[in-house]
Amino acid sequence: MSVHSKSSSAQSVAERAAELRDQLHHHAHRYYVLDDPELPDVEYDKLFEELQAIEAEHPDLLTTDSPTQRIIGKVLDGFTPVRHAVPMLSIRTETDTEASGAVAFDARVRRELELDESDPPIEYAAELKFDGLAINLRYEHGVLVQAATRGNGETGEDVTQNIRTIAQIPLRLRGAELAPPVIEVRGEVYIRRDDFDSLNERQRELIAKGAKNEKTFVNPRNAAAGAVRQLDPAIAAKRPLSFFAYGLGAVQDWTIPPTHSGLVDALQAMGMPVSVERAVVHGADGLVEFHRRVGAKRDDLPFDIDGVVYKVNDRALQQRLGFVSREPRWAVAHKYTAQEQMTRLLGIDIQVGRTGKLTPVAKLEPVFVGGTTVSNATLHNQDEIDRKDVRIGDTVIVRRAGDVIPEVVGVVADKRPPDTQAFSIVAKLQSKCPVCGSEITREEGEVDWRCSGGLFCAAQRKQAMLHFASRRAMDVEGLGDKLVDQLVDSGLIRTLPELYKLGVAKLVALERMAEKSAQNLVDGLERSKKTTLGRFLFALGIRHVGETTAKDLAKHFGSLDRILDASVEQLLEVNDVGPVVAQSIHTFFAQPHNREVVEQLRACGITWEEHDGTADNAPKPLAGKTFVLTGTLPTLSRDDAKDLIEAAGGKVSGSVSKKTHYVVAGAEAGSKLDKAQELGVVILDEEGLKALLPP
DNA sequence: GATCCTCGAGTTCC
DNA sequence: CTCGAGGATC
Repeated sequence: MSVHSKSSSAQSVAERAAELRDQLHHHAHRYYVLDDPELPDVEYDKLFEELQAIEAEHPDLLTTDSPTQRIIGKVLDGFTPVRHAVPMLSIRTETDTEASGAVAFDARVRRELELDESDPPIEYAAELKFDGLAINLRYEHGVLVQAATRGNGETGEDVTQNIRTIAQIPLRLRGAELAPPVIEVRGEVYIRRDDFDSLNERQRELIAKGAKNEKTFVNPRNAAAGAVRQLDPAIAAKRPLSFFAYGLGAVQDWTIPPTHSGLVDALQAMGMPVSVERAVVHGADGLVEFHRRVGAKRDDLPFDIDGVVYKVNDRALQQRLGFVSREPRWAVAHKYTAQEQMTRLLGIDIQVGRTGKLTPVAKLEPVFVGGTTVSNATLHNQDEIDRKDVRIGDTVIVRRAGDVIPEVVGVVADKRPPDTQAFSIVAKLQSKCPVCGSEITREEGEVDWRCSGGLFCAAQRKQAMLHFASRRAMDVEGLGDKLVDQLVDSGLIRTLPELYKLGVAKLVALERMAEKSAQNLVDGLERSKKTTLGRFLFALGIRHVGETTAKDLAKHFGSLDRILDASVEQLLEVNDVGPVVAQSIHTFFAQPHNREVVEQLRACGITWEEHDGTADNAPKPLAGKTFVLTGTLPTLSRDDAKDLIEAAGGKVSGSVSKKTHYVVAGAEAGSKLDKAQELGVVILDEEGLKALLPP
């Protein structure tokens, strides 16, 4: 089926409605029955809402088979249909990025209950809206006898065998001897993000080994849905499913607690897993606060959520509010901004990095996703492009969750325009660097193509210069990427030493460069001349020599001249320097033009203190200790903390392992803190760190 | 030879 | 932050 563009003005409303119905039926089938959606959920929701809107405005266009009138879900062959004793209704969902949507809901509820301002705020149970699959669990005398999917709300599928494989779901309720004859527990089957990642990892391994019928999953929900509706329970059992209970179906001879929160507590007491992220709040303010709080920690939750759900807590009030058509008036779901969106791939640019690496970058039609507008996303390398079969003109799905860098997740296959071609970096570039025209090369066994132009290539010169001036290298204030572009493009600068020969007079000739900023740069360059050997070595940008290795080299050799003339064997004596790194350093300094650059820089007045190997006598209380920093400290910046620790003889590393002695944690510390707790590493705050440092 | 650990390098948006 | 790869360690 083809999916046409939104609506042409010539198209009648009736035609559009019919078209939407067809599309929604088609996508619902792909989604619910085949577990192989072509559209991201947001897109489906958009179509659904558009149809709803048309039908609300033109009731005569409402047909009985409209997807809005029936929650789609077809019983697959192999599963027995189950008629729900109490229908599984859906909650009205509002796509409302503002927390203030809660205010409108609260106002609606108060109006229905005919309350005025003098009445106290309404009590709500606030919960998460899980991104999984709704399930009804039927317990008779405390024993799980049947599990069914929601299906169309009236009739679902019997998936008892698969659900029984989920360890979190009790086969027998706690206190089963006191359990009522019938109690149906409703909740959501989902997959945790970490479980999802390892599942996909396993799938990839199977595919790599040649398994034909295996595939990786687009997102945790599809994987969960697929597992629950897997015909072979043995396969379902291998999928890492989890469960949260949040509601009730049919009951017999059981006194239902008077509040929703009380009900969830009761379910927990019976041994059902329930979410800890739930709260009883009061009035619109309480809802807004909950929405905000959950929104802030959304990315840190171990599972995906769509949004939050608000329910009037008091069951008596729920009954007074009743239902509109098939949705309860006493509950509403509010979705957060989507973390996945569809957009078009307008083109693929090739960037040249400092080492000459050619990186394909997707140019996207700007799209709002995960809180920001995204127009670029890296495609990493040719392998990645091939694996995803990304082509120019394709409609692609872009994901951005929290602070994570945007990525192209995949292509919407049936939206591919005709006559597209597989994208090839080599073909596009005709084997030439897009910046300098040099031949491009790829080493045996490597995935990256590189420009062979070296510093002849303007892109590499620019990147080399930026690296040289960067904060952890020479720390030249006032030299950013815009200025580097100008300096290189204008031909004013060809080599690094020429930077230090710039005068205010030459600089003011450039656009947007007046005397003041020119003087700033000259001052910045002047200040940068006093540096350390480690920084200077790092600034040169030798392959495989990063900040740490540069420092180790400086410490080991003590003077630049000893490094310049060091043999590969001598270099190998340095900590963490093996054959690859040693060769890289040796080759770098063997090249006459590199030696010349070094000499010229020294001639410009760049200085550092050299030592002959004798230790300085500053106190080193932290010698031999390894630290890891995480989160934001109250007063120290990351760099300051690092410098202080190193000055005291300690080491700062990026990841926590059992060799880590201390983890210094600040606000919003992430996974490293968890890891530290797991490994029992000592955790310090800023105060604790300062206490270890010499005065 | 395998496994763990660390370092280097690349990346987006505001 | 994350990936890949170089280096160290057993």
